[in-house]
Amino acid sequence: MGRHSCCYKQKLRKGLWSPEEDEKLLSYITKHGHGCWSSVPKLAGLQRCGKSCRLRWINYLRPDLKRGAFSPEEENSIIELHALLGNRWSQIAAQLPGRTDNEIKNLWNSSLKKKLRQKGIDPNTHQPISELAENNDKEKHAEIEKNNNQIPIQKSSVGSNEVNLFETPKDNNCNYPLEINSKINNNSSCFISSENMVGLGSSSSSYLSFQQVNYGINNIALSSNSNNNNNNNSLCFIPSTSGGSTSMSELNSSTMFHSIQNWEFNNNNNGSKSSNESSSNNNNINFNDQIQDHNQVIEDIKWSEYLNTTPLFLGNNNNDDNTIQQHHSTTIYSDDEIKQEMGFIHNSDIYSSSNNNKDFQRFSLAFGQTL
DNA sequence: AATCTACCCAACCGCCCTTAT
DNA sequence: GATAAGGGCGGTTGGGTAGAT
Repeated sequence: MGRHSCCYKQKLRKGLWSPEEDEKLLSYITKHGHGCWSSVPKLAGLQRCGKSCRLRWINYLRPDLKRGAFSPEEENSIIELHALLGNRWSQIAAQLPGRTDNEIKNLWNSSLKKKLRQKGIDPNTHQPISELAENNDKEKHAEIEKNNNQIPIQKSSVGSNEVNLFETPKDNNCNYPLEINSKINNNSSCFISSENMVGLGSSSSSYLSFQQVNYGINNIALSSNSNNNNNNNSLCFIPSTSGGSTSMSELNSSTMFHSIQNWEFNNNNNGSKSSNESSSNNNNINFNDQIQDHNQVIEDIKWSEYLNTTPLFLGNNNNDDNTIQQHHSTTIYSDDEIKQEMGFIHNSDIYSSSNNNKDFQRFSLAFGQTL
């Protein structure tokens, strides 16, 4: 659609607001409410577009704004929320009464990013910065940032659940979706919000499907490249600490994390898996059996076909789920014991403040030898 | 004192989503 | 269903300013 029609109108003021303009806008909205923003400037006697008035009200004139410097508690909240939500400033602002998304965004870009870097934490991934990453490769960081800011390219359904599909980043110089080795070496992470989880009947029993992690899945395929000559490349995920929410910044290289043990496809027709469905289902194909040579896999796998036809569910050995878990146990390894095995991830294994509060759950898929 | 630099932050831009027609 | 408009959001810009040289 492009620009608003009001923006084309001539003789509209731009730039900083004068006290007189503020007074006019404040007075008008206090008396009448804003109603339709496009009509506000005319009714309030302002030479501004409605959009500009709205922004001025929301970011500056609104009476419930807190103003002033952010407290350390607020800064910590923003850091934690950013680890959970990424650059979703409006959602972060919603958790901080009296603060605007613009204000938080500015704070993040001008101050918090720097503070995190000084602490050796990558502000994009909220992971410790490896030496290699620190030795810079701006392009890779830009790519990570871009990936973290990915937006869904389409909606799809898995079972009865609508999910977002993310486009796999493409490397123009390569047939593979992504040049992964750099990411491995960077120990970078891929974050996936719970909104992309596939609910399976209850909010506490959800599985991350292949479709939501196609970006990661492609990475894994490439990370299996034996050219790395490294058997430690794994897809890992960071488990919760005991109870409560876990700040990404609390996680460090000594963090225990689960290694992925088995690939497994669920080939049932509707793409969903009920919570009481036995995982000994013959439709399940052990992907390990298909992998003879990782290099060959890289050449042969047509991931897009799987994306279209085959949801992959990642599960765990959570005791609450006694059906699927029996056959897909995961094991906690220390970071020097990571094995090149793959498997399922269950949402109870991710850190979250509450199983019923999906907005605050987030997966962290990490690629590399250590975190 | 003058100039430069880095930083902050208010505001704008461009796009997306929703709603109305 | 197509189109237009409003509202919302995240990225970016550019003016102001504090601190350094």
